[in-house]
Amino acid sequence: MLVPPKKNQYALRAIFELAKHMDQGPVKISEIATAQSIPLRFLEVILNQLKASGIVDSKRGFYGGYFLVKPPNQVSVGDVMRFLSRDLSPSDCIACVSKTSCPFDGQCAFSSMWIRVKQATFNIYDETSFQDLIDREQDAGWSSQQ
Amino acid sequence: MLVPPKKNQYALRAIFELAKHMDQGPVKISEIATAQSIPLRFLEVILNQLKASGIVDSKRGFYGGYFLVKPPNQVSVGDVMRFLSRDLSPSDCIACVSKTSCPFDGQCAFSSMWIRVKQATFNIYDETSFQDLIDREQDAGWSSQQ
DNA sequence: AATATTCCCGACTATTAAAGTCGGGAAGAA
DNA sequence: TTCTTCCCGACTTTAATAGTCGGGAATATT
Repeated sequence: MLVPPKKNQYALRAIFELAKHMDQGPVKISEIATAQSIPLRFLEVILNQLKASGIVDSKRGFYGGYFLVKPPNQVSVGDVMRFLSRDLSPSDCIACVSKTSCPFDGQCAFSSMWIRVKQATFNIYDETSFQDLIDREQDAGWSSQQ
Repeated sequence: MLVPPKKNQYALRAIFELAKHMDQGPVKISEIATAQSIPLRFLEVILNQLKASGIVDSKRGFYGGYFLVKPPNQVSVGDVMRFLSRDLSPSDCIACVSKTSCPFDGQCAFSSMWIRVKQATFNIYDETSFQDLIDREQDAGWSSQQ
């Protein structure tokens, strides 16, 4: 309950992996898939979609792969999550906001609470950059210091 | 994405309805279903489950129905949400907390962020009592002032 | 030019959880 | 004893997520 879809988690982990390889040239999908234990063909779909966000870009051919467009401190988890929910109906993003999700069409006692929950969530997403994530991994000693 | 399941929303709305009828004797499932636009047979299942939480209780027969055990200011949204996720695996409640949901078994850069999101969410749930919800409905003029 | 490598694209299938239904049984009141 | 209401288990349906597949298009190497 309330856990982000696996697709979103895969997207975040893939971008995190790209962030760790910033300025080292394109990273192949297969490398990312291995490093982050993501099903290869599924990751293809995900990364390909993410290009439309302007967060990542790609290059084909021998030395091809994916790479981050902006430095990791200028990309936040919020950017990714917002993009992945771009063409969802409002009622899939927040409860009690439309007739389909609420019999009172948002004029209900709960709506302000749902809005606050969403805001609190995105506050955290927005203040978490991929550089922050790299730093946390370092600080915790989890990075396999390649 | 990230919207609580309809079942949970139904549960909250049903309890909200009970809260509004506090000290007026048991409320029939059919009344609740009508007032809150919840499928009747589904609501039967939900309310019946909720009895195990100690939040509601019921009485059968002619003047039977459901009622709140404690006054609305002593029951929070958090109580309900927590109960409804009681027998979910940890990985269904939060991302990156076990091997099944995270290849690094929680030792990953994202885990602290997911934990913070969950905490922020439940902070809001916990500080929202059903009396608060009644008051909000009143203040907004949405209650059908019976 | 030929080949190898990599991303690209659309369509497809599989799996799972959520949502909702149903028939009949038990308690309680009139 | 009848009516009303909750109770219980099993069942079906629906929809979203997750994941796969075959082949095509760039790009670089030889």
